[in-house]
Amino acid sequence: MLLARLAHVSQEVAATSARSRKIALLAELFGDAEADDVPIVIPYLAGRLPQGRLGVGWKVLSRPVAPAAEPTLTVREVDALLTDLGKVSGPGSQAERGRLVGDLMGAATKEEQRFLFGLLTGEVRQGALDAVAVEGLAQATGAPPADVRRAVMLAGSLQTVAQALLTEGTAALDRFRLTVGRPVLPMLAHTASSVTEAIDKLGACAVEEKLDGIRVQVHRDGDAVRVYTRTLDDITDRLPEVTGAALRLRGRRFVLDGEVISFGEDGRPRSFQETAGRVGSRVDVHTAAKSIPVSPVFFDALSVDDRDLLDLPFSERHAELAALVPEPMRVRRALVTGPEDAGMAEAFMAATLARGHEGVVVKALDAVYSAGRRGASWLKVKPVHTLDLVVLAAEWGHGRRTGKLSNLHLGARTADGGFAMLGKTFKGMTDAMLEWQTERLQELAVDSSGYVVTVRPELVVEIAYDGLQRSTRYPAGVTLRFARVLRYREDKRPEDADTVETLLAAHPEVGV
DNA sequence: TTCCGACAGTGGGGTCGCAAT
DNA sequence: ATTGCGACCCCACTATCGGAA
Repeated sequence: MLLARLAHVSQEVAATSARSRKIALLAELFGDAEADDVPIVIPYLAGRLPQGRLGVGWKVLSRPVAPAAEPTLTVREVDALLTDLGKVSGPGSQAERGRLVGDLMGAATKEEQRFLFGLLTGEVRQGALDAVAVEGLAQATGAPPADVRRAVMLAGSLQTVAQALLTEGTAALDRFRLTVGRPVLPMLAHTASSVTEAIDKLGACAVEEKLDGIRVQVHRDGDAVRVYTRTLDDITDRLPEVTGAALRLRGRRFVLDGEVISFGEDGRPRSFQETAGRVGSRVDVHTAAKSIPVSPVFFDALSVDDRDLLDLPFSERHAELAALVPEPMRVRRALVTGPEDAGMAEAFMAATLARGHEGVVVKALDAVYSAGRRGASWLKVKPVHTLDLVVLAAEWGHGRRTGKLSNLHLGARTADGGFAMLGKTFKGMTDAMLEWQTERLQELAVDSSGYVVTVRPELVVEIAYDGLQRSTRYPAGVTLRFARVLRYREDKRPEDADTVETLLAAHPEVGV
């Protein structure tokens, strides 16, 4: 298949807003793919590279290359070239990769170049990624969409399922079962604003500690243990403590879901930055493990002794977990039967926060494990802080925000009467707010020559955030975690905004 | 007819590791 | 040694489509 065909369909998919039409377009293309094209075409149209990331980013791809007049590239040629590209390493590799990318872009038409750019930067913005590709695949093969979706979640990969379906037909779906050693996409949670609200929605539920670490799925098959992240990357080699802990459990075959986190000598959890840094260390794992040891803490069991537990209610899965994993290696929890327990549950959350944890996750006891989905039966609750900050500048948006000032630079007052930037945010704005702030900020602009529009520091905005973290980038030495806009405060003047001093005082835990 | 679940899009900060300077 | 860049951890929120109620 020609890359041009694929690039054109991607363009068409992007141009329509109707999901049903996107699905039909993808289905038609999948149906036309030859057997050898399938493992390439499917991931490409779901916006992903079979090779994973290639060490080629926006910088390299932005170098202009004259496009070819006629389309000649086939998807298989492109795939082969990208495979070679991924193998280039060592000194001079950056230049070599740049050269290969240049060759590829030079052989591509303008439309193909656009598509390749999106693919290689991981920003195929066509309004159709995994979920829509799954529906398209189902339509192309006549398989029930729910069955295809489930197979993809259990295989952890759309491409594997697509290959089997398109070459062997619907019967191949039965092969995709939960298997020890093959990771499945983890279940995710929605947000609720309070524990009471979450309980009202879920009824009988468990309120569990939410630890601020790295999500892990631990597979043990006899003496072999593998540890996977939320995106199914294998990080076994970086976490010898987790392997050791899994081997000390009594069961010999299981799949567990949990969090890896580092506790300090005082027993309190270390900051996310410290845990993530440790888990990210690959070079000298044993030295890293000495200074920042991590512990696995589990909250769910997906498989025990080859029994697939995914479709059991959470209460039964947890009973299996409790039989296998001793209490100190499980998250703390409180059981709730109904709204009458709200007070107790709120107290549990308060105690969890007092122990230094992030918040809680409220889970319906009757819910199955919805692999790969953000099910409504898990609700996370975290405390939210707010500040009044001053807009120092704004950046022009991309995509559907093109032509709108989007990303705000946020400042707090300093002792000398100026402002210290604490970070940026683009979250929480409605289209109407984007419209309004684009107008208003341009009135306040003092420099609008680049992509950052600097403004007079006069506009006050109320910001929600999850906490403070250390920063080497910003002048106060701290930045806001997950900052988002709540509303503009035109009733406030910049001198009413919060100060760096009060912010630091409110977060003694960061120690700045 | 209205409501709501699922998805995609729009980017945020930090850390690590590698290559280039 | 330092800097730049890419990969991958953590993530919130809004708009939209289309099926459920």
